[in-house]
Amino acid sequence: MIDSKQKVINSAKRMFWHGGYSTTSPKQVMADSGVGQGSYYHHFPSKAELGREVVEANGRDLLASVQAAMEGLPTGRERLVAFLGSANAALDGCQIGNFTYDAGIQAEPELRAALSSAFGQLSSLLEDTVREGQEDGSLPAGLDPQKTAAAVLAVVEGAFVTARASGQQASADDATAGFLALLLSA
Amino acid sequence: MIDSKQKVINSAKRMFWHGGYSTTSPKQVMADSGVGQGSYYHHFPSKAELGREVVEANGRDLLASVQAAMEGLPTGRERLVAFLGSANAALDGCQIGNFTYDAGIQAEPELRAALSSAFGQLSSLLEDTVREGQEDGSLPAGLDPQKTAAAVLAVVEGAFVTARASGQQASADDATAGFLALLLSA
DNA sequence: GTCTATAACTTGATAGAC
DNA sequence: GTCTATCAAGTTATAGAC
Repeated sequence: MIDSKQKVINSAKRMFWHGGYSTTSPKQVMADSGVGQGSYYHHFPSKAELGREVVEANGRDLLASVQAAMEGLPTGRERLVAFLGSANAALDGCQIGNFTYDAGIQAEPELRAALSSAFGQLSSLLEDTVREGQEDGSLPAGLDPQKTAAAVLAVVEGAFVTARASGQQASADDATAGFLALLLSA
Repeated sequence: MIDSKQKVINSAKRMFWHGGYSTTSPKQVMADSGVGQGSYYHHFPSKAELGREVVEANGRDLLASVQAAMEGLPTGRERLVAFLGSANAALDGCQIGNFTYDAGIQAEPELRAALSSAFGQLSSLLEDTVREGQEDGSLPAGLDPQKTAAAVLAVVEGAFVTARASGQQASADDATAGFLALLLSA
């Protein structure tokens, strides 16, 4: 039996991801999770506390799934290509990128910090991967690792944005394919 | 004397941009614009109607400022580089990209359509610009115009996202610089 | 830890007079 | 076109019993 606190977090992770933090109410989370009001407020006296746990958990989940997608691939370049595949279900939105335009997240310093931390970890992983690619000879030595990693992350985040704007997954696929062509020709 | 309707739209354009559509109330728009409640509801019986006008207006504004930034530049490549500079004040968020993760926008078909249209026009402009660059010899003929344009748009939208996530304009600058290095070496 | 009741406030409007 | 009054529903909790 999963405890109530975890039930709430599990529901909120999904609901804040797809419905937004500000636009999803505690009541909706209670209904989805099947947890009663008394129980909910016992574990999460404020919405921001639940928000923080969700941002952190979604950040961990995303980092783990990126690492899993990269796992076993022999070159840095192949691992970057695998990361570019992260926008393959872009209409759902990015698990953490979706929070960047949420006024309720930006208004709370603790939530901003959790979001910043999640992006920082992803950036570090990508920068390391670029360096590894340069060491194993799969990526040009002339690239600036930090800037190249930032571009890779941005194109994926932007792919989510354009796909949601157009309602077309193909927008995301075009973006990552266009970027990949430039990266591989570099 | 500007009329009330225009005052409301002017306020809402700024407020929905920086504060989000769902998270900005009609009452806040009235207060900012100095327009009274009766007057407000006379012009905008529903919030979605105001939202649609704002998404359309912000889309037009953005397209116009991109065209202005490109104006007079002799090659397609230079015009693309100018577009990459669009994320030079990324902490404010993208004037239209900010709507893509707003649940209230996504819930209304008319607002989704307006958003999609704005992105479509920007995409077309960029795709034309890539083709022009190929014709004037400033961009490699081997690039797929549609995919390359999609990548350019995505990296800029993603630059806004990562800058807002980290709270650092430098995140956006790194992303566009990293992309530019790949584009120019292609 | 969980329940039900309640509360103070905000949201997105509507009603009817001027 | 603009004003003030009002409203039903929803939001984010708090209170006190079990």
